[in-house]
Parts: sequence; C-alpha cells; structure tokens
Amino acid sequence: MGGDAPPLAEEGLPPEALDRARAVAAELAVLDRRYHGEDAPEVSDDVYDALRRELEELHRRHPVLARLAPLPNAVGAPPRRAFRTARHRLPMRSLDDVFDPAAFRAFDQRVRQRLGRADPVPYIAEPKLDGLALSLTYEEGTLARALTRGDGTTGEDVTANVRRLPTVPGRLHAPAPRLVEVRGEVYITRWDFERLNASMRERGEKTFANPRNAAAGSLRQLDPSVTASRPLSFCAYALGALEGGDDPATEETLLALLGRWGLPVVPEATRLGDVGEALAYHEDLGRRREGLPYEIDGAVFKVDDREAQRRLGETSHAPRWAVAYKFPAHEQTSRVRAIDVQVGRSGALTPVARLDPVELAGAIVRKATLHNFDEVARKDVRVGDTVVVRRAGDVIPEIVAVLPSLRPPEARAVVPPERCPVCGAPVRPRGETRGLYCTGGWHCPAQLRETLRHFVSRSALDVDGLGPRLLDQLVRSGRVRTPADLYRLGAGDLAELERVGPVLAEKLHAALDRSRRTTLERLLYALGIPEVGTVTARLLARRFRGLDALTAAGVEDLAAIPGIGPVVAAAVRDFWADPGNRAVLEELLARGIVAEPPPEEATAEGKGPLAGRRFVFTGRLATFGREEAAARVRDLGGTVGERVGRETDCVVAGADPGTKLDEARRLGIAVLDEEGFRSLLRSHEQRVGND
DNA sequence: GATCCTCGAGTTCT
DNA sequence: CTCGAGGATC
Repeated sequence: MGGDAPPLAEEGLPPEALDRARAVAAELAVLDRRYHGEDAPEVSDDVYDALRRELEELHRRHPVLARLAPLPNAVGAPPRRAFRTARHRLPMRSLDDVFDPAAFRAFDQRVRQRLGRADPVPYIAEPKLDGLALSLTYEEGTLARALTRGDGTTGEDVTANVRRLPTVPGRLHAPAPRLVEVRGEVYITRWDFERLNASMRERGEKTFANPRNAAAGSLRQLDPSVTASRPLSFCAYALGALEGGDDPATEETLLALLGRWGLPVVPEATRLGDVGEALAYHEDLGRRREGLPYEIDGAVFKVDDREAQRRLGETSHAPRWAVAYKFPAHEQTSRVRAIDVQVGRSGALTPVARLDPVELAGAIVRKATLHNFDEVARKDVRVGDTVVVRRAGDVIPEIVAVLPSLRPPEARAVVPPERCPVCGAPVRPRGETRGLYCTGGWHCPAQLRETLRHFVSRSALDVDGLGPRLLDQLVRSGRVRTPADLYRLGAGDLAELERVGPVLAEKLHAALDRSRRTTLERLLYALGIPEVGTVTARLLARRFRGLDALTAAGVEDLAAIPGIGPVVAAAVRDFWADPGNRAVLEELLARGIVAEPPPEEATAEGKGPLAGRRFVFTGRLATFGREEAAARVRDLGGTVGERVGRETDCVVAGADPGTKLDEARRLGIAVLDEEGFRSLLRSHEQRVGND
C-alpha cells in the first residue's frame, strides 16, 4: 500500500484541519504585515498569540501541516518606506512564551539539563513592558543610531526621533566602551496614555487603542518634533553588540552597568534563586499588575549567568536561556458553536453565543451574550465564525469582533426567530428598542421560571436553595403556575422532585415558610413590576407604607414622589390594573405573606447623622456583606449609590476594589477603608443609641 | 432642549 | 459590567 497514494492524501489528515491551518496561517501573515507596517493593528497581541498557538497545536497534531501550512515568518514584514532601514549588528530575537507553571518548570528543566546541573539555576526576572523594542548604538559613549526591531534582522532608523526623548541620554556617563548596543523598550505610562488620548480627542484626532500602539505611533512619526511632544518613556534591559569593553558576567551586573551609564533600567528587576522563587515573583507581579503605572503582559526570566547563556545558545528564533511567562490573556479567540436564544423573565429574547471553551482571565468561558439581534447583525456573528472574546472588566464575557477571513464558507447569518424557541408563542418587537419579546407570558415555561427565579432571589423574598433546576421541574410538572403557587407546596410535594430527598424537601419547605415574613419593599421588588427595581421599590414602600394605599394610588400620587416620573408611575398603575397581577397578589396574601412597612424613622427624610451623605461601596468587605453595610448607612440617614459620581461623598473600599476606587481618586472623593468605615459607623451609632 | 446622573435589566462564573 | 432610557436640573 501507499506506493501509488496521491501526494496529498496524508495519513489521517482531515481535510478541515488543512483548510483551517491554511486559513489561520494566511490570517497570521496578514496580521504580521499590518502589525509591522502600520501602527494600529485591528487585533491585540492576545489574539495574535491565540491564533499562533492554534496553528502550532494543529502542527503538533498533524506534523505534515508544518510543511503544508507553515507558521508565517513571525516577524517578517516590510518596514515602512518612510524610514531608512539598517541591519542590526546582532539579530533581535523574540522570546518563547509560556502560559502556566508547568510550562515554566519545563523550561527550567531544559535549562538545567542542557547545563548538566542538578542544583537550581538563578534567574533575573523583570516585568515584560508592553511597548516597542528599540536598539540604541552608542559609539565612544555618544548615541549614534537608534533602530526599531523591524523584522529582527533589519530595523527602521528612528535616530532623529529618539534623540528627542528626554529619558534617552545622548551621551553615556563614563566610562563607556568604544561601541555598545543597548536594548530596551519604549513605552508610555497609563497616566500619560490617558492624557495623550484626551488631548488628541480634544483636537478631534484619532485616539490610540492602547498604550503600545500609542508608543509605536508616537515614535514612528516622520516629524521628530511630534515625537518630542509625546510623553514617551524608555528603559533598558539588555546588551547587543559590545566592542572595547568588558562583558558583564551576570545579568544583575549588566543592569547595574546600564544604570551607571545613565540609562533608565527596567523597574522591578529581581534576582531569584530557583524556580519556586520565580513562580512566586510571577504570581506577585500578576497581583500587582493593575496597580503598576505601566502596562505589562507578563514577566521575562533570563538565566542570570551570562557564560551559561552562551553555553545554552539559541534556536532559530529565540534564545534557549530566556522565556516570557505571560499572564492569562484578557482576549482570546474562540469559535462559535451555536447561537442559542434565551428567554428572560420579561420575555426578552437574548441571543447567546455558545463557544469552544477558552481560558480567559483565569476562568473557562463557554458562553457570551450578544445582547440582541441588532447586535448580532451589526457584528455579523455567524455560527462557525472565529471570534475575539474578552471579559469586560475581567468579568462578563463579550464578543469583541469577528475575524471574517477565518469564516467557513457554509456559515450563514442568524435569522431572528418568529416564534419563541421555548413555548412557540409569536414574537413581537417592543417599543423603540428593537428587542424581541415572547408573547407567551407565564404560559411560557422559560418566562415563568425566570419570574420565579427573580421572586426567590436574594434581594427579593430570599428563599434559600430553590435554584433554577428545581424551579424548572416545578414549572414543567405544572405544580407551579404563579409565584403564589410556591406557598401551596408541602414538604411532600417537594420530595417528589428529582434529586430531592426528604431532608432537602424539609429544608426547602422551611425556607419558603421563613420567606413569608418579609418587608414591603422586598415584596414590591419580587413582584417584578416593570421599571421597579430595588431602589424604586424602596421609594414606593416609604411613601405608601402599605399595599392598600399603593394599589389605590393614582398616577399623580405616584409621580409626586421624587425619583418617580410619568413613565414609572404609568408602569406601576398598569401593573395593578391587570386582574391577573391583582389575583396573584391576593393569593400571596391569602397564603400568609406578611409585608412589613419600613420603620417610621426611615420614612422621615433628612434625619440622622449621615443625612444627605451618599456612600458607594467597592471591593469585598471582610466583616459584613454589602447589603448589611448599606443598611447600616441608611439607618443613619445616609444614602447608598452604586456608581461614583460628583454627588458621591464617600467611597468605602474593601479588598480587591474595582474601577470605582480609581474614579473616586480621579474626582478627589474621600475614600475610607473598611477600618475607617467601621469606626465611622461606631461613632455615629453610639451617638444615636445615647439619644 | 440639553446634560448629567441614576436605575433597571440583562449578562457570566466561582 | 454595560447598555439604554427615565428623571432631575439647568
């Protein structure tokens, strides 16, 4: 066999693997050209890396693909014509990447094996700044030439621009060798980046997508005076060619030498004794990443001993003695397996992309919302597409963009459904927002289940243990048709559900029973009145203090409440006007729901030591939950907001604070840590107690 | 009528 | 967290 097989019928190579590999290789080549030829690549490094890893993985699985669809010469792009080009004395290589501790340990293993050492090898570690690599040649101590990396062999001559950078010395402080090539990174701090973009916006110019693009774009200006006006920083981290001087024995002494020459040296560089310390360094840097003044995408580890470096040598594209240990990507590529349609409690139909699982900022992401069908159309997401996925604010996955060149030919655009995918009821657009809604109401199992989920949620009636799976069973078996039906269930009924034994049934029954005693504002929120969330529910509860007064209230009475206008008032009115809603409310009350009005003091406004003061919480508080903390503030007459604005008086920051803390600092708003907050409460609560 | 802020509603994963 | 839109304010 095999003798007369056609040349391309390679053993076990599925044709789709070949197609995919070729498509990815072609896309990488395009990105390469764009990245090196212009300054505004459409996709981030993360995306580029993800595609490259995918192709490498295909090569591993089907080695023949390495020949049929090779990795494009990673840094092989024509430099921009406008700059003169010059060859590097020594090629500027890239570094191999690793992404997890196991791969880093494997790197260390290889190093020690090649060096024939059983004992630990010390490393120098430094943050990997997200900027633009630069090579500076000093002759007799004077800056003679500055080259970008270019394709690694040949770079662009940006000497005139670099001479205008305040952090690059024109002359080295003595004693300098006859010729030395210093390598480092041009970058821009987060703060400078913000300011630069702000001023570009003011002048109506295009802003930069990220600090790296800003640094690259600013350095590669044809007019050096423009470069001079940009807030570029530089730091040095390596030596290239060296003539007429002593080669330092270790990376540590090398960095010290760079410093003595008057060059800014890469910050946070640290010598580490072994792998364990290296891993700890990486972890620590990752924790501090967001707080650093510049953007980094990982850490670089180099064997400290330069003689050992020489013995290790290099592969065709990277040194064997160094590695870039990158942080988990904030952006990744994945493929859309399907586009599901979810039905929310209001009947809203939401398209959700089911994705090939990818790790993103430390979590495995399988789904990403597409919000509505307009968005699907605008982004033109199709089943089978390769997409760029990001976790917005490192939390909620979103599809940033589609890579259209990787679209398989059979991918078809998604058609918005005409009938609810769950209950088959017709679908209608609602209002101006062109979202689609299922018209099935509580006959639609999905709508009913989501309504119940809201009803038992923590801010509503807070029934512990009644999750979506159980609710789904209750709905589908017909045991529950309205929220009030929940209170008809006995422990026996609950025990009939799948995966519910007598013990759990008893617990659920008790939880339901407990939830009967609640507050008016919780009940109002639980009912799911359109336009009424927690805040509006509280306003209504404080003003009317009872369901009879509330259901009898006219639109004018409602709209008279500050914070409630005609739209919300009408929504509340309409809700009570619906006989079905009234029936559910009556039945809830008949089944023993007791809604406590808010305490009298809370009704009076502008009282209490914190009256008129607005608090916002961010981060995790160790000694109480967010809700409890908020309740304590309100007890003292203060208000609690969700977002930081000019109205905010005080931000309370717990562990791992979010962007709200930055916003507070920016606006110059008082910030309390948890301890400060507790003592504030203590002092005021005592005074109230003593009255 | 424009502008700024806040609220509601939808979303993911641990 | 983000979006869109309601409400308050000038």
